[in-house]
Amino acid sequence: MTEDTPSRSRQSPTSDELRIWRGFIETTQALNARLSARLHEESALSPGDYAVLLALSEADGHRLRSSELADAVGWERSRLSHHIRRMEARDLIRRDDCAVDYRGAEVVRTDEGAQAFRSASVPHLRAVRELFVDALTPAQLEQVEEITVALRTHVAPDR
Amino acid sequence: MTEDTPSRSRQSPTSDELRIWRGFIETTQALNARLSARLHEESALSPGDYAVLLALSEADGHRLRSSELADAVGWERSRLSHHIRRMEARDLIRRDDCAVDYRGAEVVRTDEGAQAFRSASVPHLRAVRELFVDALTPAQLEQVEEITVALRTHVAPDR
DNA sequence: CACATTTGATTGACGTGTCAATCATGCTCC
DNA sequence: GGAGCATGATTGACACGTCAATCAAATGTG
Repeated sequence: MTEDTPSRSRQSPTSDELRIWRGFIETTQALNARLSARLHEESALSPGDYAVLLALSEADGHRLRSSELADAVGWERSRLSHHIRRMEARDLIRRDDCAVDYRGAEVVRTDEGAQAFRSASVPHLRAVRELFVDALTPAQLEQVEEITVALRTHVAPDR
Repeated sequence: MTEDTPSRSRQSPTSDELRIWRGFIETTQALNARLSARLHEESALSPGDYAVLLALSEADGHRLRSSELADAVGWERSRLSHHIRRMEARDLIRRDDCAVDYRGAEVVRTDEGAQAFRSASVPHLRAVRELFVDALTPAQLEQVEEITVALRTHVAPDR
């Protein structure tokens, strides 16, 4: 791929592009893994637990319909359903029947859930700062934003 | 950093930093999900299968000791062991006893595995180009490299 | 050589994720 | 109002991942 076809018609990445790509996924996966590990050490919450509790914390009355919660965390329904069941067993959330639509349930943060989220939040945010923000210069942080926007607009539309 | 403490002593990211962070993980996760989906549609291989077959393809004689393979794909031993068992059941790889050390096994790519990797490879690389490379300008690609290097050197050392 | 320790790898238990099937309530239209 | 479809959500089966425990071969030390 050093000097192949008119460059617009190539299908595979060049070896440079591929090296950058590999570095990119490996790094993001490692970063994710490190943050999950820290979260787990410091709070006994999984990333999933944290995401659910974060969404509930930002919601009105700390409660959401299942489908709204699924949208908020960006999960499929069934994934949320499984996770919610496990979290309910640990008293982090509770499911109330929804008065306006008896098909639906409302997911409510319990006091234990609120407490767990609060104690997880500070160390987690510190970890985000240490492992992500502090690794980059302010200019690089801006570049990250532009890059993620470019990727998202390019990835999301299709499907 | 709007006007808090001497800026070096802050612990949590600012809201700008947090917004960038959220965008970053959500985007990388979405990108991963899209690529996994494409891989699965086009080849019946999971990302794990692909990683293992890629490592074996790059190895001398298309065979590696379990521990070398684990290093190559960056997995824990037990994760590899589980995955290898599933892949062996589908005839994608085979485990040979290792002549020089009877504790260890050698993981060998089967013909079916080689074939599956080859047919997966082209569409996968095309997807990488479409979803990642083509979304970014050449300058942004270089920035990605600098950023991943910065993150990796900052993340890896500690553990 | 016998014993303990280290090392390569596997196993089991359990949390997590996906997909397809299912179930129950709500809705529409005759 | 009842048949049929749409919608909100759950379930079951199975793939994947982590952790701690285990196992067997290799190595070191008296």
